[in-house]
Amino acid sequence: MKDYSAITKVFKAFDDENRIHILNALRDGEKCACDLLADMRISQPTLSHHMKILCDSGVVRARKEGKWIHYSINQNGLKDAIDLLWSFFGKFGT
Amino acid sequence: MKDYSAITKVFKAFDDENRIHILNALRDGEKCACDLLADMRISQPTLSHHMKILCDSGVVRARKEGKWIHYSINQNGLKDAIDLLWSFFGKFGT
DNA sequence: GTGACACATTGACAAACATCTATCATTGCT
DNA sequence: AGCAATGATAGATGTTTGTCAATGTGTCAC
Repeated sequence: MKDYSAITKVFKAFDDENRIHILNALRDGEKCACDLLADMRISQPTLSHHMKILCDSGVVRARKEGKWIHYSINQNGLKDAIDLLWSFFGKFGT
Repeated sequence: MKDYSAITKVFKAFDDENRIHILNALRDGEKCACDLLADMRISQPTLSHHMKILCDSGVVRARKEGKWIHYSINQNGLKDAIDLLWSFFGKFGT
């Protein structure tokens, strides 16, 4: 049986409603953790946990500036993720 | 916070390596459960469990014929899933 | 009907995961 | 140095999920 860990890693990064919400929020551009936390009902450590998963998946990048850490969509990482999904789904046509 | 359960349901259906393997196997066309089971290292009830998740997600359909149940990719269901993913990822451009 | 086969369902268990509280590390301000 | 603010880390807990053994359901052959 082949190794599908790469593709499942991408899916796992997106299978949580909080993480989808975060990605959606980052559409508007770079945001620090405190901004993201403001309109969510999770604790700060939980947010930190999700940001780590998103960064590890490659679709989000972190930029440190003083006390703050600014998160943003990593266009290259997201493109890689989409290409990966497409290479799989594309197999089925359409 | 919006309801992202629809999109996370799709991702959850695909975030297991066994399920990705099954989808890949169904590329060749319709297969019964016993065929799918043959080249996997899971028990029959476990396969049944995964098939239920895939069918519920709409990307796989089941056709009963005598003792056998033939599974196949549901093209319409898969298209819906891809459209859903695309409507989300498309937001980021590219 | 009896037995064999194909698959689903149930119940139990362990691993994975999201979440929280408490704490630590770093930075900036006074 | 002392303190407040930002965010990460560690440990504990409850829930979800993948898995299997046992059993149930429906079908076919005899």
